[in-house]
Amino acid sequence: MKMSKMHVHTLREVPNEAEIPSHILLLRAGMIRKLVSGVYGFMPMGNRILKKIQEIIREEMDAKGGQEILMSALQPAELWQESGRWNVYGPELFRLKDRNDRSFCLGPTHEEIFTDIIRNEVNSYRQLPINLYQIQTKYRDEARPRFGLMRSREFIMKDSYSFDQDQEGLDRSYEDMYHAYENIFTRCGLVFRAVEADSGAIGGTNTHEFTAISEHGESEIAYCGNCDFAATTERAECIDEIGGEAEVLEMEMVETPGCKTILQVADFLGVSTKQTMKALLYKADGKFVAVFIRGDRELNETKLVNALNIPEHALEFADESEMGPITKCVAGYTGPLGLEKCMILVDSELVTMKNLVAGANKENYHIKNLNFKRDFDGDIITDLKLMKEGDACPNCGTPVKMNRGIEVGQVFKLGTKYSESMKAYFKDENMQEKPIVMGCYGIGVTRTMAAIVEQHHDENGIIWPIAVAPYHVIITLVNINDDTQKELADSIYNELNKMRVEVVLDDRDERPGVKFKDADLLGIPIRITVGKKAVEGIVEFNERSKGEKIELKTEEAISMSVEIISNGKSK
RNA sequence: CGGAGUGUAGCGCAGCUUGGUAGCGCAUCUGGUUUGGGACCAGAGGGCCGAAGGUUCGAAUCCUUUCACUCCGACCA
Repeated sequence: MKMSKMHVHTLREVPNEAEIPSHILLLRAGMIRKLVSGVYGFMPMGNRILKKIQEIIREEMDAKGGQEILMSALQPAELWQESGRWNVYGPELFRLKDRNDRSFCLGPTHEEIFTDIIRNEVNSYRQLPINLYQIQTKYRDEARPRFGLMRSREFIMKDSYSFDQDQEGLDRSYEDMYHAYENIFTRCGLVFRAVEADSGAIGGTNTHEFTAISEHGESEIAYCGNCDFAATTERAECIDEIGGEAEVLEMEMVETPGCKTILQVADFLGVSTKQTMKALLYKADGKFVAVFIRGDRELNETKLVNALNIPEHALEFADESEMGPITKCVAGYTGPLGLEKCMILVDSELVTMKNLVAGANKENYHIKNLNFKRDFDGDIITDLKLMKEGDACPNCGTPVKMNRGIEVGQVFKLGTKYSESMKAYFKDENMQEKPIVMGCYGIGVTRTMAAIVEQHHDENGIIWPIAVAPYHVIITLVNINDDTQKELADSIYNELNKMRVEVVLDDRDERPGVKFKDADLLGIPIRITVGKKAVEGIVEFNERSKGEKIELKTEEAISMSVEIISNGKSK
């Protein structure tokens, strides 16, 4: 491709709307264009990258026996009503009506559609297992679209669904997909971790998220440097610190004037914040709930929702003015003693702690030397903490580390959730009718593109890994009016094209500086500069990921390009 | 949905406090000079100043309403 003919419009300045590197650089490089908030289009260069990523995904999915299909984005409400999600999914689902007032939605995910296809076409165990996938546009009406491709309302996703006879089959399918995902993200050049995750709204029992490490990621993960433990913080099970052998003291009410926060109380009484417990007040499905955890801890709302077995949106902060009169709690001084008409949850860590300090449910008073069972109890006692840096790894006890990351893929074991609600059954070899056991597996294709840029850029622009680069080589023709240079550049261009190298020739009537800046911004991995030394058949060879420029004979530059590209592809 | 901010040419911005009919840089087009890290000279085109209403002789500027966009939070794969 000749640059003079290509539709690429780069920007010199940072667009006002963009904040993080992937968003800024993709816009500046003219690879994406925004239509409205959270909706982007892909320009020629950007589209090529998307296709590269998709090709990698296809190869790895096919290698595991996946079969590609393509389903509609427009979905009838009936299927969602059948699965029960029409009423559960909430405002994130784009809903619309046709001219006859029938309800539809734009698919945010495709469990219903795939289950529907399979139940109509699969009757026998002989037809299983099946693994179907598609690469298709998804719609989610995000509360807050953000960071360009990172969280958008329209995005491209690879979603696949496995259908097995039994749990064992599902385990195999899951394992296959897990390995496929490792291959895919590795080939895309991402540094990532597969972490245990919470199963969230889609439902299911077992799930891993593939998280590309990035400071601009929206999820937080905890991992162990010593063993293979890695989990999202919302999922990570915490090891309780043991309270020690201190002598159990008599309970005592003490005046703590104006001490509303844990820090103030601990300070005032001269104890560690670890010696205190705090109350968090919620309304769960309309009922009041008090949660007690150690004063220095943070509550993990995902664990709370799971412990209460309620949908996530049914949990809200309690209004203290409303709650106070009913449960007898006092804002800033809430403790476990004397609470009424209120469910009490206690974090398991408090069980072994000795002589705790808590609010007295009386203005300006706290209670010292509270001990679990002797003085207070809970309706539910379980792990409700948010893991923090330095906590013990649940597998081996080593202090854990934390990272932020971008969730680029997720694998789920769905089990029979959808096959039962939607009646997707098969007959086994004993003529027994059984629900198909399902798994689902997603990759955010457009988000992966953003994640790659987050991990591969410098102050001058993007640095595409060979495997996903829109082109592999850019020939920078320094002076288009110099016939020697022009002829040499043309011949290299033709030669590389003949060898099926994806090459772009920058033959624009621009000054060299402009061409260099654009080449850097666009992130083409290899640059061959044809300048004054063209008369001697010498060109300059430069890898985008490295700084140095070397002078090479034309043939050497070509063969080195080919070598670097084939190395890059096989990685 | 709460909090903050911004809407003026394709992009980045000034003008608004103190109303007088819109400007700068980049980009675009024409001509010329230039050609190894975002050139220079001369000229040109492009905006009912987010929208609606109001105040006024007169509104980008003041007032009201509304819409959009961005950030923080809530929520979410």
